[in-house]
Amino acid sequence: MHDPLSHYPGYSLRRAANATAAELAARLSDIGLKQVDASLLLLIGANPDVTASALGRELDIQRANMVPLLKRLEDGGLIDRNPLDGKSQGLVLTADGEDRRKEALAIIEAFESALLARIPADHRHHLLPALQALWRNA
Amino acid sequence: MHDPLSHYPGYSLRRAANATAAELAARLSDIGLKQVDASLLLLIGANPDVTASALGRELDIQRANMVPLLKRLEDGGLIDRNPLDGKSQGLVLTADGEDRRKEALAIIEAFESALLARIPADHRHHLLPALQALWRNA
DNA sequence: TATTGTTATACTCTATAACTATA
DNA sequence: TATAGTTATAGAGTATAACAATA
Repeated sequence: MHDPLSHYPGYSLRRAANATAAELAARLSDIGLKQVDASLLLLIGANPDVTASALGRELDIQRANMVPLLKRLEDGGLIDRNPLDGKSQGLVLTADGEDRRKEALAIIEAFESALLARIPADHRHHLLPALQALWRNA
Repeated sequence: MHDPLSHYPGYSLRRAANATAAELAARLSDIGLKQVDASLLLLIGANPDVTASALGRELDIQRANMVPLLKRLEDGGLIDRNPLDGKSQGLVLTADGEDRRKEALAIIEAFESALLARIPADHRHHLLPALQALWRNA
């Protein structure tokens, strides 16, 4: 089949993102996490007492959609909530949450290494800056 | 906020893909198309009498999910179906579909140029081969 | 007046199973 | 026996509006 799409960087970007996301999802499912869960654990671990709203802004997730995500982590005993004032709540990892964060981190590091290894060496170190230019100048 | 995620190529890949997909979607909405519609018009235009199943394989879309996508294009008068044998139907662009394909192509070319222009020149030509290595060796 | 957390809801996209008919 | 097209359905993920309480 003639393929008029694959030579477009934007198309390949979407396809590569989908393919790699599926791979990471499969690896993270071994420890019962989704991608967004792992992102939240890493962010909360690096920013104790962060609020749900701030996490949503960081990850481009609507406030309303954070509720079930955090509820799942809380029900799983991975995070706790500290009232900061009458309205905001600071999120922190529990001991179990910290353990799971470390497991997720190991999986992510291995996954990222595998990604880079798949890229020919002469292109490898150009990927991150190119992607960041696309994303952060959007 | 401390950010433990953005230095990962895989994470930046997802973020860049989401950001750029939103941008292309906005541009294509000017001519009443979604991204997948444009992909289908380009593929059908380049492969007259292609089947729905073959398109699904090319784009990684389940056979069942092709049905409403193609129905929408057909209802919009952009594609026609030619019975190839008793079971397969070849898809072709109508005259309107060919016009719309050309419009979509112009939008996509402009979008892709804008993407590349946003990448620093020394990284620019490394993006496509790096992405293709990630996607096609998945 | 803006922000936080929340509920409810709708919409899109995707995945799965099943069925018919044909190659 | 495998493939094409289809239907129905369920599950994610996401977007929007609205509300109460607080900064």
